[in-house]
Amino acid sequence: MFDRINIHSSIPVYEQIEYQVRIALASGRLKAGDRLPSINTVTEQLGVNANTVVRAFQDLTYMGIVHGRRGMGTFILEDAAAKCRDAVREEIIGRFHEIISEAKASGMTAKEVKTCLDALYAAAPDADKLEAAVKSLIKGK
Amino acid sequence: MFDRINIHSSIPVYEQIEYQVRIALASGRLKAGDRLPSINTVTEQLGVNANTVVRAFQDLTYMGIVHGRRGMGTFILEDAAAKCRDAVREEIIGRFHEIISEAKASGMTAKEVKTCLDALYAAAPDADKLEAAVKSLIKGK
Amino acid sequence: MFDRINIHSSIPVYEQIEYQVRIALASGRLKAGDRLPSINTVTEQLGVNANTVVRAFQDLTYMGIVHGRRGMGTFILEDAAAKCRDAVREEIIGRFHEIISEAKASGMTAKEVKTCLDALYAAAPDADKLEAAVKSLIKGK
Amino acid sequence: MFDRINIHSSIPVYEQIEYQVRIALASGRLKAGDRLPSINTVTEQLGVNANTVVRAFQDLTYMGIVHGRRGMGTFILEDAAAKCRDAVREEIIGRFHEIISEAKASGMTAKEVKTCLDALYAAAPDADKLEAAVKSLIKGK
DNA sequence: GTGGTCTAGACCACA
DNA sequence: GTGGTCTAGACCACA
Repeated sequence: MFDRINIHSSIPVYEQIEYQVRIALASGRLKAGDRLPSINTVTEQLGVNANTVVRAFQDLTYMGIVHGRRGMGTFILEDAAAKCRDAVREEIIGRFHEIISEAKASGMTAKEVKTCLDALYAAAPDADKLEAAVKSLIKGK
Repeated sequence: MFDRINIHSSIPVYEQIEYQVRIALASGRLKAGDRLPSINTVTEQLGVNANTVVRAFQDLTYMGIVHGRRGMGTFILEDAAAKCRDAVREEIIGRFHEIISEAKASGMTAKEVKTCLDALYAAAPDADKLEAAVKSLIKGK
Repeated sequence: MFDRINIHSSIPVYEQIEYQVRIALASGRLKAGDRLPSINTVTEQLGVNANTVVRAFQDLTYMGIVHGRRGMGTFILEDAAAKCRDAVREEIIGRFHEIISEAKASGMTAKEVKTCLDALYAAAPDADKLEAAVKSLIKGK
Repeated sequence: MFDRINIHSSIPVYEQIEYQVRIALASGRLKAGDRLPSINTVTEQLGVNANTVVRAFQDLTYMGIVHGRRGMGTFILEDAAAKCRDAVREEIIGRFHEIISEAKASGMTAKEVKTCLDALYAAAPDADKLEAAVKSLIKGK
């Protein structure tokens, strides 16, 4: 679940953890009653300090998305998915907008942006294809 | 030049300033010999502390992109555009990839992502159209 | 490590800090993986503001010499020594040249400069001898 | 007289100007009654703002080394040389000491420092020889 | 006015 | 405790 987390980003790790849980909820990969991986598991998987994971789970608790049960784990609450779906989608659209605007500001033409998006979209699940697509986009400008 | 800067983002303000200068260089809006707006000007325009702007300009200096002259201003160096163009493009493509991957992970179908990108791309320069497009994308899912 | 730093020099304190770290690397006193003294420690030791030390460590980060880890400390990178050795040596030779030229310009004869260098070189590790050597050089001209 | 001034040094330009005048006095190239080059001349020669030169000449006035006569120029005072000789020599020796200490701290052996000083000292007046000497010192370590 | 250094001090992310 | 970002404000060098 935490594949996309980047320890070196300027976005705080705990924020990234929260976001990934919310994305998983929006997609249906997580649903009410599911148990999150334990703090220890996440800690080891990400190579960060336990406090960082604790902080993320606490925030999710404050958001009404999860609920910790001492000695048992952290569980998804009933209406968590509903809370996440719209919000996550809105955030993603906002970021799409932001980056398209930057792409244009950086001098990419409409055609280039389109080509780029198409290539990336098609290649997204396939790392090798992606590598090739990106390379050709950069060099072949 | 600093329209897109967001004081409340978790991305440091100085990093955003640097990025906007590099985007402007990649697009040709800034070129060798140009003077950046003074630290005071940027400070007032963004409502941040002067030190934050100083830090951004210093970083750009380390990158070999600008050069500050006491009493005169901060100027774009000779080969700054060359340094920026590919790097900025690569960063943008990287972020496109990241967010498309998140969009899929959040449960948006291929069709939805496409529609979203098309709508946003078309609407990007027009705030009102954008507002409408985003609304319809969120509600009409 | 920071014995030679002079708060009242017109050379910025942060630059002096950077230089001392690079000298220590060139000499082998610091090596890849070593931890620098913490920002707090250096701050207290030098009696300067923490921001000044932060600035020095940031610059060293830009140079690819160290790497800060939140909560853990600031560490020497793998190829830091290689980066420093030649550069530091070149800088020192440059300064030797500069000052020898000034010594001559100020009217010191070849013999005096030689004597001075010999005395200083021999006395360098011994503060008392040095004091005496310098005094005799100045008065006995 | 102002050959050795470096606009990009972190040592203030006005301080460098003052120092060069004092060196010239210590060496006898300037003596009581001599007229300094005009502020305009120095300004053009160095490519700096007139205020910077003014500041240097003012400082020299406060030190009792020169005396400006409106419309006539700036002149060396009677006992200026006496004031400079010891002070300049002491400063130079101090800097010799400083840099020898740094050379040792950076890992240069006694032999290397000696060789370096000898080569530089011999080559100082000859730019080409110097170039060669420095190169061989750096590479041939 | 314009860039640059520094202090004092707050608050945050991470261990 | 340790690194990192930011504010408010002083003072300096240079034009």
